[in-house]
Amino acid sequence: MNIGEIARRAGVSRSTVSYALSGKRPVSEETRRKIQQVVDELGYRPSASARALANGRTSTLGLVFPPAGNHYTGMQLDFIGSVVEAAAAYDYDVLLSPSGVDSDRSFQRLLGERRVDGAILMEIRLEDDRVDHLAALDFPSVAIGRTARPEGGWWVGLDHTALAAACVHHLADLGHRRVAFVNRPEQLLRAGYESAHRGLDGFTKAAAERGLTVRTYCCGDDAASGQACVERILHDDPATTALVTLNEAALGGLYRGLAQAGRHVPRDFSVTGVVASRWAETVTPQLTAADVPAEEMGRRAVDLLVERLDHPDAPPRHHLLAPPISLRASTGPAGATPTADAGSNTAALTARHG
Amino acid sequence: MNIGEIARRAGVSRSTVSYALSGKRPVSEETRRKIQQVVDELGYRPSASARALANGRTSTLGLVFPPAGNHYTGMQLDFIGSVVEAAAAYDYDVLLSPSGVDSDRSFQRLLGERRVDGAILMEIRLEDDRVDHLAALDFPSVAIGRTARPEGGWWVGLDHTALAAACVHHLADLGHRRVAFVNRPEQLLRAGYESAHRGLDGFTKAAAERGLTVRTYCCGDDAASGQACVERILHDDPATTALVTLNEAALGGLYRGLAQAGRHVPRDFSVTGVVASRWAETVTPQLTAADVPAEEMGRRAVDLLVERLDHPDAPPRHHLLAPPISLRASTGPAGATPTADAGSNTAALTARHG
DNA sequence: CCGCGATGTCGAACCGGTTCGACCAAAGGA
DNA sequence: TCCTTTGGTCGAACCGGTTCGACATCGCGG
Repeated sequence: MNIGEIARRAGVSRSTVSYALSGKRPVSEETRRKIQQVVDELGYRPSASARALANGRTSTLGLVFPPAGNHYTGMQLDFIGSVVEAAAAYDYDVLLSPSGVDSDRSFQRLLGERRVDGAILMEIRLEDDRVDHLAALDFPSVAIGRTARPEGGWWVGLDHTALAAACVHHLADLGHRRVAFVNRPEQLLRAGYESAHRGLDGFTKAAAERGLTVRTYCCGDDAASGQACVERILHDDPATTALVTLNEAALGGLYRGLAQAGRHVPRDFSVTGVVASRWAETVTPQLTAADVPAEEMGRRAVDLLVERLDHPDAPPRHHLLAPPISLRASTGPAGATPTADAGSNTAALTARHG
Repeated sequence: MNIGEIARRAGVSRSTVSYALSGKRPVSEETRRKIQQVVDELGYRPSASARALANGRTSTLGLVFPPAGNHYTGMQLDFIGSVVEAAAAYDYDVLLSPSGVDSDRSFQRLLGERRVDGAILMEIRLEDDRVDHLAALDFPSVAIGRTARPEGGWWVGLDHTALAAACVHHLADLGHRRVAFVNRPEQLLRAGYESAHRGLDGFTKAAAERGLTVRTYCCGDDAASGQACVERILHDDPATTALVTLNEAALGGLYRGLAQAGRHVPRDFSVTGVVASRWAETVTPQLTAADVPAEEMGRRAVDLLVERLDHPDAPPRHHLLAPPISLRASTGPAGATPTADAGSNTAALTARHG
């Protein structure tokens, strides 16, 4: 079932078969039909390895994401799915590689052994040796996120600074004065994850601008941590009336913590943040949030990477996305006190939606 | 940077380099050191394509899952992650392939072009042409789930029948008499998805056994559908006091629908089902459910596949998992009427946890 | 002292494609 | 009529590894 066998049965040479199938040189109609018939009969498909070896391209993209020691978030799932589908549309396969850093065995396999034509990097850190390494090698890649110095690179990112700031302004506009920030886990912040840093940054600056009293917290990527985090928040400052979170996986726990503390959302306490819409819609009341457009990011990353592969000398391109806040039902005007009657607040909220 | 270059610089033949690196024939200590030095100096790594072509193995596993038209579930995410990690431990890469059926272009690429050594199939249907096709070809693969005739195959599955039945018995033991079943979307049921069918089956039989009055529903994989589904349930039979769900993605919507209908969980209404623990813990009250052991399934699937690859003549093996129900906080005794005082129920629930 | 096996190395073939240069026949132009 | 295109096909080289058989060298036992 190799090309030689096809050639033999069709009574032509191997090169003719190759040309008939690729169309890179003219082949007579008669010969082409004969070859096609044999191919169909035997269900022949050229070996990917042999083809990759011969023309130096694997038709495979690498998708590099950190190992799951830290749980995956829902956003990553949507993202992976859209990358795979977008790649399939360009006739590329997707190889998954669980690599946090440059020196990972898995990363070395991708690059050193030339298993992929290009790579998409997830979970970018401000100082990211993977990005630096690939840039130094001029290896075609697209980062999902920006390092500290994104100039001249290929990436698609979310403007976490602006998004977190938008959340702050939304809350400040509603009259909240004491606001908490729930970040990703501390280890990720320390590792320099972009979203954690820029989000914190945007939050802090915007809060200062609006003269808010704030506290910031790191929180594990699970419901139990979210619940514990709310307890800490309300213990540290019981007068807190709102929070902003980047932590999708903790969201359910945050809600639970608030409920157990007797704070009703959004009457007594407002919650907002940066979360993919499908997760924002899962909680009750639905979360008013900047919707992370995971599918779009995946699609765009693939588009960019394919463009870079097709035009090796194309100038660097990027997309910085800043989706607007979707008003749902988890934020409302700051009440006088948590125990005050909040009927008017609810009315205002309803009006805003109408 | 190919093996010939290494050979030249080390002053030996290409085959000697190959043997020095693979250790498949003795090489003198001196020669080995010289070669290793050159390799380290140049950072040489053998090309995966060339190696794959030469020895007929790609060191890559295919992970076949249906395209995301229907949203991915959280369980799939955990699953993908664990497969990738387990495969990495065996020095295999993972290639993602979004294929619903046999004839998908993507599926043909994997198989026909021999991009992978073996495959793991997700989202099995009772009649699954992918499974049949691979079995006919004797292509090394492991299915996540059982077809209608799983005998003689390699698979790791969840005993959905038993799990759904366990949910029914749990509710019946608590005194519930009118119970609804919330299945995956109708299109998946019609397509013959195993979990949807076996789960429905187990539910129906167990309910009959216990003499329960039941209704079964299909529900889209998102929160809005879940909410709508609860509305239908309570409209069709307002006396319903519990539901069993297989639909992880709809869970948040189910809770919201119940809350909006004024049913308090677990006082007025019990919810249980088959859901991965991290999602069961996200909702409030936390869901009493049979925890889908997604990570374990992924790991075991890889173990099985690697075993099959290493021992082509090994007899078929499988794992049928049936995790116990984890008691959390979403089920309680059926009250006399939804409006009756339920203090004693809550007490009983608390006691049970203690 | 000779023959033998073990050790170390090499050249060549092979895996299954792609592609280049050459060749031949038929068609078109001067 | 002869020369040049053009269309169609072939053989051979190449991509970068692995592996087989052969061969030289050495130490050893008989």
